[in-house]
Amino acid sequence: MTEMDDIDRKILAVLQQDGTLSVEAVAERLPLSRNACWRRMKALEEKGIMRGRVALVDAERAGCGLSVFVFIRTANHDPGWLADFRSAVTQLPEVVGVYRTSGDLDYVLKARVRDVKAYDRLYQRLIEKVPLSDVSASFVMEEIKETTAVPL
Amino acid sequence: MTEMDDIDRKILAVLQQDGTLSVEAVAERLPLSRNACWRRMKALEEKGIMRGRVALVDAERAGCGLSVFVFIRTANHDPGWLADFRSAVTQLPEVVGVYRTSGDLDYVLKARVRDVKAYDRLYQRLIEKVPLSDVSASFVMEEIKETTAVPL
DNA sequence: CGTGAAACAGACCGACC
DNA sequence: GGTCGGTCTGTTTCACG
Repeated sequence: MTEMDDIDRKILAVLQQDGTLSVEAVAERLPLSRNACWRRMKALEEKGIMRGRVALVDAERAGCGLSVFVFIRTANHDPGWLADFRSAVTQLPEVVGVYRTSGDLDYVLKARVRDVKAYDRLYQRLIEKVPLSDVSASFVMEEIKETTAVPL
Repeated sequence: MTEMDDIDRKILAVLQQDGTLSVEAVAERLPLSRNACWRRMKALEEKGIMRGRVALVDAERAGCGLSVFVFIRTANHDPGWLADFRSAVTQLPEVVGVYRTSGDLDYVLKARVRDVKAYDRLYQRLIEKVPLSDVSASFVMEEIKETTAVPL
């Protein structure tokens, strides 16, 4: 039932931190032989435990330095409303995260935009595609921590 | 003063999607010569616009399939409170995002844990290190969208 | 799991137009 | 920006203990 042992976890921990490391460099940090390490990495990729490798871009310098959390409450649901909502947020590249949540809120969104004006445009585009009644936004003043690394 | 042109943006867009592509493969998609593409990629890395490359791990299969948003209001601040808070959340690997925000809330946290029990343990560890009065949590029932790709 | 070896692809970098 | 061509590093597979 166990999909992964501690060695695999260690490999992932290393690659979550730096995905440019060569197989050899990863192997040295465990320690493990180059070949054994390669076989494990291959397996982790094939099983999909390792979903991929991506480049991280500095949002500030890419011109979208303002992060916004959008909180949505929605009492009434048309049958098609959810489908429209999903389609809308999925298509908007500024929306980087969408979560259906428990508790008071129904949905939490995270978006990245250039500035407050750009957020307003995004908001207009969103409510154009799908009706939203109870929406509130919190602008991120400071990003204290942000990591793609899953705890292992 | 411009840090980036459209070609750079296109390169980043490609590598945000798939960081395993060879220089040649990236170059073909623009189009651009292999060497020119390599020079740009190198520059983007050196300037820090490309912050790095990382492996993405399937959180579910890594045993932390529950995401939680934690909302914190804090009226009174000791002088050292903020420092303690930063230190605490930075050190906890389950906390994957921490944001100081405008509006009603003061801080938004995102954490990844195995289950609700694990969240409670995380919460206990957090308030042990730093006093928190007004805290509420929203568990993520469904991750509708989640991307590391910044809009370009 | 480990070693070694061999074949290949790709990164890297200078020189040049 | 593009082309050429070289070196070197790393990947990917073998076979074998």
